[in-house]
Amino acid sequence: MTTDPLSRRERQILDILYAKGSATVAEVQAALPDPPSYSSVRALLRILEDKGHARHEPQGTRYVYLPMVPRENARQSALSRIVKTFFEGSAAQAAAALVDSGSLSDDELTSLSGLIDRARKEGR
Amino acid sequence: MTTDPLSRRERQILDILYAKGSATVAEVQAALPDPPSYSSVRALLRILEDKGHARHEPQGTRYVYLPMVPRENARQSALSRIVKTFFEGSAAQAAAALVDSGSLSDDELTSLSGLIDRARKEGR
DNA sequence: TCCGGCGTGCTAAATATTCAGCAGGTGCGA
DNA sequence: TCGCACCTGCTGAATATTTAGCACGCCGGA
Repeated sequence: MTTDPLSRRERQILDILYAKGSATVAEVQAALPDPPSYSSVRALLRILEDKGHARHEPQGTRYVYLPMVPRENARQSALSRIVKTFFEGSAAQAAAALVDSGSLSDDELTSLSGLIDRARKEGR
Repeated sequence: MTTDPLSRRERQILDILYAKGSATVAEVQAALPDPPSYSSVRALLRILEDKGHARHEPQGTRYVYLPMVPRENARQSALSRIVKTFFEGSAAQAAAALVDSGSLSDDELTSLSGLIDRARKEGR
């Protein structure tokens, strides 16, 4: 199940794993707001593993933690949550808000435009 | 502060308020997954009020709850969180993912395209 | 009028979350 | 080789969250 009710810290930590791709305990701790002790972070990570949201691999002498569900999937479900909650289910409105935010460069705008043209052709 | 560490239920409820615009206790309860008792929902709503995230207005004989920070702001900060967490800070990538999701109609694609053209002119 | 349904305020208990500590083990430089 | 720094596994306790209950008031229909 990808639709879990994660706790506050669990979500924060999972977000860090997604943002960084992977992270050691120390990195997670550093990235957390109001960082708790090293032990605490490890405990939380263990819980995330139990729930099936993360896994760890040995990297040299220590562990590196990674998200279980691929970033691609997580992206889509995060987006669809936002779309449903804040944009009345309209992905178009959400896309418009991103474009309007003004943070896209000229090149980005151009390539997005191309993407749209392609989508229009395929959609037919 | 708009960047609060809301608890799981608090977030769920606030999301409902944003999705619906406003809601009575009963509506919130109905929209919650694993709905707890009426009393519990009211307690949570009271906490959200204490924290400054929601307010209530009398509507006839009962209360209607509304979010405190305007939906517009909440949208932007929700989007920017997603962009930072899942798209390496690139709003363009996020917009592309929305377009690629295939949920946009032909008309929507066209109007989005227009929006981009305008942004490109202004950005110059 | 009086009763039942439905709403509120407030509170305390059950449960979940979050946290830090202790007891090793391992590698590396002095 | 010894000691230090750093990592892990595990556990119980502090804290926050989540829950339900009780007491009361208001309104409409029988």
